[in-house]
Amino acid sequence: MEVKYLSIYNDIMDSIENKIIKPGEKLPSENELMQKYDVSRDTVRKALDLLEGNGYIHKIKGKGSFVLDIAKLDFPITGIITFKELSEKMGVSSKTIVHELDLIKPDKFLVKKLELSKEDLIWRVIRAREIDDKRIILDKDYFNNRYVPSLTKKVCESSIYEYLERDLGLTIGFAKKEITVQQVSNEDKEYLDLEDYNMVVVVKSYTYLDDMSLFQYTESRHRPDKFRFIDFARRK
Amino acid sequence: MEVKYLSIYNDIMDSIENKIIKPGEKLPSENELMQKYDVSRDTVRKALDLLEGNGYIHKIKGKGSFVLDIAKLDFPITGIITFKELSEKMGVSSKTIVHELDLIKPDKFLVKKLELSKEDLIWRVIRAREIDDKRIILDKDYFNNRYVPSLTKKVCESSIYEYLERDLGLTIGFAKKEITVQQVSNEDKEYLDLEDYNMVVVVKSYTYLDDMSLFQYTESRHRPDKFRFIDFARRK
DNA sequence: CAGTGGTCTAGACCACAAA
DNA sequence: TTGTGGTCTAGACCACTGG
Repeated sequence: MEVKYLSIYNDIMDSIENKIIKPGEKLPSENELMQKYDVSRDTVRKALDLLEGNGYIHKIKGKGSFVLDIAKLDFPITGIITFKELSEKMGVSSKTIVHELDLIKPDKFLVKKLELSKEDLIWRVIRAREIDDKRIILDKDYFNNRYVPSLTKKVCESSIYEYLERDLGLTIGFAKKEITVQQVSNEDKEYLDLEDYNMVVVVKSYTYLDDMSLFQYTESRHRPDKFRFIDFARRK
Repeated sequence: MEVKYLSIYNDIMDSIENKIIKPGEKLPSENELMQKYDVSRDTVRKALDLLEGNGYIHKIKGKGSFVLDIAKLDFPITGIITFKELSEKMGVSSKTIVHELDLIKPDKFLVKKLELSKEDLIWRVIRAREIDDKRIILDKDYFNNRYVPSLTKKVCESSIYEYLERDLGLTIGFAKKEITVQQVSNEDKEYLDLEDYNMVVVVKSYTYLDDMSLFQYTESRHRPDKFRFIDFARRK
């Protein structure tokens, strides 16, 4: 809370999520917000720009800033969010089953994906995600050993990202994700409750640290009926 | 180019896309850019923030701004982009076949989707999109008649958005999109070259004008092997 | 230490919307 | 005409990086 515009952002975001300001209603003007928070207009505007970028409000010149109702009510893969954060947010029972956890010599495929040099080793983690007693998601994670020296079954069962950020002090910078649909593999059949589905939704992620080093490649394979992706877009 | 930070944004973006500044290289510092463009630091920063948000660069405190190579090289559905813009950008031969174009009284489903009142009529447009001689995408568009008074087959065959923005003077504000996977419908079978695929990727879009009025609902149904979605995300 | 990006301020002028 | 958000300026102090 030391950064002013972030605390203003959070304050207004809470008001919106708790329906203190309702969808369609107008926020106080930038002038009024300056007085309310006792900051300069630029600081208010930074907070409002963040809210607008994340789909909470829409600003109209000459009119004001208005609350939208199409924000974070849905399944969010937009942004970088972990399975644990997600299941907690959605409030559903969930379980993680670790099938593989080992430090391996990468094959050509991984050398290319993770831009590795010859000496690098990588952690391979294969986990099935269970929601409402159905195995719905198969996560195949690959971490560069250079940035992740050790990894335990316990960590993999809760949240790897929490471990990386809190214990290892790594800072995630950005990620590129790609969504496609593929035929099911034998691995999918073995680890997932696929019923009669013969295709899976595959989300490939390349995750970079704050210093721009690529440290993770992930393939997240979803049963198609349980996959949903929400995007909020603005016209450039 | 009347807005300074936008022209700086475009100038640097061009340098990146034309590889005048290569991936991994450092941009001039904000101080140097101030001098180069003869603007204040805040104006430089606005341009750089835009570049960062769109995945062109990454800024590191104390170090500088660095060019990424993971930007707009791929199939972009992120952002609001039309089929025409897309096929032109990808440089592939494409064709649009208009199957239906009529002004109808909405059913309950549409009344709800488009938040209509009793008197509203809507334009229904059903189009198949052909890429490399295969009918790959089925677009079902619904426009509120209040904002789109007339619509012709000719317009539907080229670009509806171009018509809306240039001829009708409408300004698109933002859109919410949802991606799911569904079983194929009879309509899909009739209008698409599905081969043996029994599922389609469905992209539902709700598009709003700049004054926040909802004017369009679209279902875009894609053959799964031809669907690809790229997302660039930053850790909040 | 000097250079970098991150935050914040106070003030200015503009374009747009509503009364 | 008044109030709104959009752009731009000039200056300040901070935290972080690297030599």
